[in-house]
Amino acid sequence: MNPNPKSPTISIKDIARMAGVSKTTVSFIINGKAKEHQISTETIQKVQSIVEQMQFVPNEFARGFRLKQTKTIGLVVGDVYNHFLSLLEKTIEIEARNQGFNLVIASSDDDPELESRAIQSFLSRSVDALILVSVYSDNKIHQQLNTRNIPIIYLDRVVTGRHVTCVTTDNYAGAFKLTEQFASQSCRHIAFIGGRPSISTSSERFRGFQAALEHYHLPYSPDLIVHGEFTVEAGYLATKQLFSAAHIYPDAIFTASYTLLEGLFQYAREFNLNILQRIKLATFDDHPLFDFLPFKVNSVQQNTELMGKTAFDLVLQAIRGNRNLENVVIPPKFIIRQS
Amino acid sequence: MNPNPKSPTISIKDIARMAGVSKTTVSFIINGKAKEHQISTETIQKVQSIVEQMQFVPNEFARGFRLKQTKTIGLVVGDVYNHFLSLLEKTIEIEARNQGFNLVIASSDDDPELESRAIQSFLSRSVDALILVSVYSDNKIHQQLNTRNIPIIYLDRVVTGRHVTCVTTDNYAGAFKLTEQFASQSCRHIAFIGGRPSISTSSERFRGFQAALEHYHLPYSPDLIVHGEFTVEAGYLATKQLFSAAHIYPDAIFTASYTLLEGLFQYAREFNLNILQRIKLATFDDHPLFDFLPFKVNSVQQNTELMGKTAFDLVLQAIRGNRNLENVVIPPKFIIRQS
DNA sequence: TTGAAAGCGTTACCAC
DNA sequence: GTGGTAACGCTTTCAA
Repeated sequence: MNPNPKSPTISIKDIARMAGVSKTTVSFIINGKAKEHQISTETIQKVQSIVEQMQFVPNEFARGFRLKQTKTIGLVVGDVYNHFLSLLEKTIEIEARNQGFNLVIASSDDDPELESRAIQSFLSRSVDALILVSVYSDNKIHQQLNTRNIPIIYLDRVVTGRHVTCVTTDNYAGAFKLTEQFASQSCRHIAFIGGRPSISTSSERFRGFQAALEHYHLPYSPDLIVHGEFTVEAGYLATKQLFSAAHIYPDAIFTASYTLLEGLFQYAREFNLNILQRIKLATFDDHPLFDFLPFKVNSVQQNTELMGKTAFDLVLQAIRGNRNLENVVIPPKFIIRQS
Repeated sequence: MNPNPKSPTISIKDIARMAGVSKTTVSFIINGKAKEHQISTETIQKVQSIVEQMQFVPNEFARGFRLKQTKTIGLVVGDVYNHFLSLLEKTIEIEARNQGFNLVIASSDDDPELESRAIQSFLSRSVDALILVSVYSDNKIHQQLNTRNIPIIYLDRVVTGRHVTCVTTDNYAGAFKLTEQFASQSCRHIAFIGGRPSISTSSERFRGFQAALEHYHLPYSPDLIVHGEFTVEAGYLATKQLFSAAHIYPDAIFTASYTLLEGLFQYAREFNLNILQRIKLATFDDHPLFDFLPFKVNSVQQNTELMGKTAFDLVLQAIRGNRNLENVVIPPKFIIRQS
């Protein structure tokens, strides 16, 4: 780093002056419109050699300003503490980069206020589109903030409203299948630990869970249903509640996210680790380390690659003006570690 | 989303016209320079009510263009697959947001080419500063790319060069301590699985490891040292090599990152899970699930919060013109699960 | 085949 | 106290 912070940045104007041609000409050449404007080969050569020599890189920022597109998209996620969201974010970032976009991120911790602020910040910086793992269940706030009508794609969680586009995992099916698995293991008292009920990933998973109970004629005990947040702490507290307040002792527990399961583990370690030996476990979200735990956890692994790619693909289409995009539901993968 | 993508965005000019005052005046009021320029209360009121009513939000993008600062910083990390880097990224993002900055990210997968491209992309979009978890061991390439002399803070890994500023964990001490722990457990044949040797986090950890061996008069067997990449695959292969090629059977293994340890686990599962019962394990990077594994892993947890905050703090200082920043070395936390 | 000029939305300098 | 005007670096339209 030079101790002297100032440093002259060269521009098209400079190149033009050095080459003895106009800014327009240089601009044409740089943007590959030389042929189109039938610019002479020698001019092209001359300009290009100077560009080369000066290591000139056009100021994308100024260009974006002029073109009203920043080649940047904004992503708001809940919390990358969950491995699933890390991977999702990474996929999107790679996809974006491959298409010449930059990704700017914000984590909301599922706080509506933080989410709104992040969106506002992105919008005021003119991102070309937004991908939201939103904590809101409808798009009212987003419509209100989004005065410039920038494309929004909802990811992971369903958000209702007119003309919304969502990319989600088939949460209902995933939860059904996992619960079904419990049924086939002759479990009868299955507990459910969910996240915030207003979020579709929680409610849909609960719906799938309930449907499976019903289908297999298993008892439904409100005592064994706990809802909270999608956090480790909430998972801990929910487990505590399950084992202190419930009249029935569960023989299986379904957690609606990785974080909730980790919370359950924490409680188990602290108070009574061997509950985990007796109780069957299933969860949404997978983690590589599950393979090495002493208790077998069945899980639903969301297809982060496909989700990320699909979402970005829709973003691209939306940017190109196509606003009639269909929702996409992506099938998850089941990882059965005990059957 | 409105089916009609166009939507007029209002500007200071419009506000000025509506209020019957000049753009200058509006600008002053919006930027809180009303008092400074002694603008009359009624003008302020009038302008403010229109701003309110129109929900006018100044175009940060245009402002950034004019001011030559985007209030955006770029972060390049290796791979958020490692929980540690996820957390680091999150801390930085939050810190950035609190200070009114946006964070744009790219993952390089420790590919020099990808890293260079990401940096170039960020630079051409005029980020105000860069935070790099770089795969390069000196800053030559960065200096070359960084023609505008934008502040760069190196994170996690030491990069050499003139006037570089690095924020790192005390890798030497961490590795020494972990190895020391092995010594106190009467291990004698300690294996080391490292990442890319040119990266300081690998070499420093190796140095600490070696120093501890020496200090405790433990044998050093080249057979038990394997270097590769900081990836799960590399960890897998390294473990394989350890157990197929080595003449000595290790009684302890030190992995230089979470990913390497996961690779070791994979190998163990595939071929001979019970090696893990007999062999003591220690690793850099912690993961919450380590607490629930059947084999006890000692670990060094890097202080992501402090690292992220420190790095961002230095960024802020650098942006303000202070280019004489000291390197910061942050002590890690030891998590001893078996002693 | 090349160039001049206007304009994007904002800020800053200098008049009035 | 308020307003005109130029400028940031780029693209684009139109003219030559």
